Amino acid sequence: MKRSSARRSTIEDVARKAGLSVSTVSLVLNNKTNVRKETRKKVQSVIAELNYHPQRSARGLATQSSGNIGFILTEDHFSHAEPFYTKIFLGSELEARKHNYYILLTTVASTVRQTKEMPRYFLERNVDGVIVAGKIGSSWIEYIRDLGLPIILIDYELPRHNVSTVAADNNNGARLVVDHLVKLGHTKIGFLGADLKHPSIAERFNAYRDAIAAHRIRIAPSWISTDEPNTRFENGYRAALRMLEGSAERPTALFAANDALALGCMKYCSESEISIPEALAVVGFDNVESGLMVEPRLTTVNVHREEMGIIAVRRLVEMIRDKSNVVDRTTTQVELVVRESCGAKTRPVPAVKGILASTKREEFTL
Amino acid sequence: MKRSSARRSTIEDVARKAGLSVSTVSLVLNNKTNVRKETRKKVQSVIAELNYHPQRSARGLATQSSGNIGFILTEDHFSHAEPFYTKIFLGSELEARKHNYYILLTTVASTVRQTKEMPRYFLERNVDGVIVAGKIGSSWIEYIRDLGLPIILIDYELPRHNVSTVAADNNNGARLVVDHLVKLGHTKIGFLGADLKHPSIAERFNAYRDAIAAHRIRIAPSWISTDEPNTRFENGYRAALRMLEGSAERPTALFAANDALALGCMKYCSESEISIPEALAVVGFDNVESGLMVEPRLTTVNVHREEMGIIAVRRLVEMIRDKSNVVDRTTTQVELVVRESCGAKTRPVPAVKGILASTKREEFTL
DNA sequence: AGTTACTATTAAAGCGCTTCGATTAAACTT
DNA sequence: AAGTTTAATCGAAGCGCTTTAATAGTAACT
Repeated sequence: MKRSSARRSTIEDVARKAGLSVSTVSLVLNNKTNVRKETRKKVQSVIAELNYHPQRSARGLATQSSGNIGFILTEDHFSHAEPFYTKIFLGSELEARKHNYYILLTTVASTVRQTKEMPRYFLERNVDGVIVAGKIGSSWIEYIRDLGLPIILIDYELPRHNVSTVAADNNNGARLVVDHLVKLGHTKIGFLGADLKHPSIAERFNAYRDAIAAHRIRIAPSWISTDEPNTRFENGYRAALRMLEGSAERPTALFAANDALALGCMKYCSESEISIPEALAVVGFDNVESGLMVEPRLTTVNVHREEMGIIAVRRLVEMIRDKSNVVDRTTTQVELVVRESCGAKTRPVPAVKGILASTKREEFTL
Repeated sequence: MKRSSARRSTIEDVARKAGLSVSTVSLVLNNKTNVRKETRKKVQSVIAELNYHPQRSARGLATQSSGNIGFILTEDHFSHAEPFYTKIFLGSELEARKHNYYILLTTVASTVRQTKEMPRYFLERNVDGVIVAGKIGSSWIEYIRDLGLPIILIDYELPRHNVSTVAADNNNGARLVVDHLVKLGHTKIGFLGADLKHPSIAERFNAYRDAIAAHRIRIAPSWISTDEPNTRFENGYRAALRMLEGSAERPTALFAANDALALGCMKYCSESEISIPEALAVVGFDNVESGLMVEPRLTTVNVHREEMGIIAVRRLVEMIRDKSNVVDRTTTQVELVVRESCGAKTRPVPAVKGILASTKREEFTL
């Protein structure tokens, strides 16, 4: 078996072969000024010839930076809301590569508060910035801030800690859903949510209420479920059970705060022979893949997940490079994806192409 | 805003404070021998006191190692067969942390052959070993080998390139499925597969055929579908359509090579009013979450995904540490998860906690 | 021609760790 | 008591880069 025989070439090899000093090669490597054009050319050609690539650790030591971005996800987010967050990660990874960063993905127990349990890379100076996706304790933010590391939140926010965030346009999404249901003739539209402490859920809920109000229709309190602790499939099932069993006046349509809840609800309905969409229209939020696999397919709101990941990295890289402290909140567009679970007559709509569909971005400086 | 004020402590700070030399501290850090017990204690206490953590880049430069493990996934695997591979990754990440490694997760286009498009970390000496999950071109293996890096494959193998692998026990899984279907009285059992070039699919198919043969029952050629290019939802739908439409003699049970195919098939059936399990029993493989969301819930074979990831990291770390070149093939256990899609009468089993609960993880209780 | 002002290049120091060979102290030989 | 081993510690070199300050070279201004 062949083990790496040829020693990997170093900056010195390049310098020697180019007949220049190591410093000059370094200048070229880092695109610094004050290098003659021909010199630069020469160096570049030698680099290509030797297939030279600067060694990360050496660079890291010299510049006191790692070239890594930490991507933190709580364990349950990753394993349960999987499809949602993996897509975000995918976007981030792609974008990070473009900027010559690596991503260290770590999952953490959502309960962790002690610094002892924080990822090692903080202590080992092995990340230059951090992206946190999903809900996380505020002590994390403080900890990371105190380390002097730039940080960005995705799909979450902590109003008191003003920190940059990237999130979907929940307001618009919820409004689109309600408008659509109203247009289909529904007047009894319920909400299937969960703990309103999660800002995204709260946003969707509030926008739902506002939209309903705008249409001047009534909501019976029993049509609203917001006391499930999570937004998982099981919670949707349970919430639906509580809301729909018994003979009380039922809603004719249900807007679920996310697809997992919606799917749980649908599962309950199919077991209880509540036919969807005839007896109950169901709409979700997130556009998760499983929404296509159930019968009927789930009407939902598409969220540009990769895009969120991409934007987060871009913002973070800016913050790292410029050491800027501009705090901003970016919202990514959403759009209604009408399928069968809401009862509209449709045929499949072509998927929206292009990861970077337009975005709104409000800025404010501290 | 507070930016990191206190300079992070270095090995020299520790040495000074302990009244020892840097070398001695390093010896303690690396658990080397020839350090007096009290000295070691002293150093350790100072380390704790200063909350000192060696800086990765410095270590990396000195030892010519990165402390990173590359985890390669083809893009379509990650975005489509998501739930499957993310769980594997999760296991790997957890285990890597225990061994003080970081994981660099990269997705690559499955078509990439050129070394130009290989992840940067190879060239930057930024990984000490590589895990590849899922199908990948053999040129990759050669490339990585030539770099002198240890490598492990998960859920794939390349017989000609003898390289260590971790895979589920596909043979046993397929046998369990067939046995179960036979026990339920089925004699017309079809196979819903895809390109047999994928070794896992091939294994499942062969084991299925052997098991059928062992029961001395017949298979009509039309009950076998192996010409779909992929094992995705759409392929399952399409394959089911081709196999089941028309009036030819139909199988009464279908074993799908994975859950995605099975779910696609179920979707087709529900649209075509072929009732499951009465008119057709369906069984999948992998135990993906969506299998719980459909109606009826999918009977499948559980694969210990986290465990596969864990084992891969363990093996890889050994290879890195010992520079050993032992090639081996680890198979992880599987077990049948009986739900409603196969027509057996069952009731839910309580969930088991803990990733390595060697097997019986099962559905949530409602 | 002399001073100034750049521009291009380089030598050398330093980043924080590991490791090898040297040194010293302690323990054992004969 | 002198010599020989062994155990514990340390000094210094080196890993491959970046960066600063110094130097040489050239053009521009008095």
